[in-house]
Amino acid sequence: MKFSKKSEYGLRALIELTKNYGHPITRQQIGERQNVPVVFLEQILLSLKHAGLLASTRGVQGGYALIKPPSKVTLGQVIRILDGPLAPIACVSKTAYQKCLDCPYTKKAYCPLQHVMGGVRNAIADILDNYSLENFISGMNGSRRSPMRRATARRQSEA
Amino acid sequence: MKFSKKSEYGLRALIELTKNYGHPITRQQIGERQNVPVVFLEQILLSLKHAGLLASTRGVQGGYALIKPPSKVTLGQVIRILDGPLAPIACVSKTAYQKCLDCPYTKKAYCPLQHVMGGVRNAIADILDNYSLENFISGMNGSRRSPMRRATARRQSEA
DNA sequence: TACTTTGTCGACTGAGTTAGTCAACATTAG
DNA sequence: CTAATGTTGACTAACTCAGTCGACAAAGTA
Repeated sequence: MKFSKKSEYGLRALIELTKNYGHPITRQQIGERQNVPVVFLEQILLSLKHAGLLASTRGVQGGYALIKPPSKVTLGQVIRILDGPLAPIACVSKTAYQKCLDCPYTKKAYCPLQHVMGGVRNAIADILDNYSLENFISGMNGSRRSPMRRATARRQSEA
Repeated sequence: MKFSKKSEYGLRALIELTKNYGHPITRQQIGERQNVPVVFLEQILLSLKHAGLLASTRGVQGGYALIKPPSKVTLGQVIRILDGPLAPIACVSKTAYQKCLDCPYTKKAYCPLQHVMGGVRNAIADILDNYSLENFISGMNGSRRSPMRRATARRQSEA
């Protein structure tokens, strides 16, 4: 149940990009400040660009910039782009549902595994889909804080 | 963020072992009833045996049996045995903590990533460490009593 | 004893993923 | 033009996942 380095590096890069919201910064700058291998970072930034989160400009004063408002980008979105669905098993994913073909409980009866894992998925998505980049860089004063508390702002987590 | 097949098969096997609590059943029986490859299942059952959850008897009337009371075994324990720590990144694991060596925030300042992922870890562990095999096979009756310790969070009410 | 049933253990494998690297090319500023 | 930067695709070494195989050990039955 680990997130990949890709997600980790991507989120760390977005810390820098959010801090510099409005101005492009280069891969090198991001890599140095967040201690991430620059050429691997490139792949990640490209994925985020293709997903519509970043824009890039070439040439001497070029670089990458966040183009969506930090309050409108959630960690859940970012992680799904870089790592795929949040759900611990495919048959409880909302964004990438797949019927589990070897499950003995399919459609005939209630599946205990699906029940528990659905709960896990929702718990993860409740946090990550309600946690914006704004919350992320501003530290602990974000609205999405405690895992103990229920999500009050129902951002209708999908995934 | 997926659980491996090993965990999935292991949990499915434990459904059968819990149903037959007190009597040994063979790999073949488990494999057939839960639709799991028998020889792969062997590895899994061995791991669970070495972890102290199962006992095995050889010979003609042999098989595997659950030796801990179903109310005393949590899904969190099982998944940690088969898949490792629940935490999405190593630096927020409580059972397998590891300092993240490339993190620019180490010990000098507050790390946003660690903060969020700590919350995710807790959300997952709150569910899985308070969900026993007893709860697991008894399905959706939302009793959710904590077998090992007091449930501080009321996650997993339904869903 | 011999035989059958069952578990035990370690080595092995093919497919896929992760975490990168590299080289060639495109675009822009000065 | 040239230097700085981004773009793309191919490549790879190491690792993990999911599963197989073969030899062996123990227990019951004939």
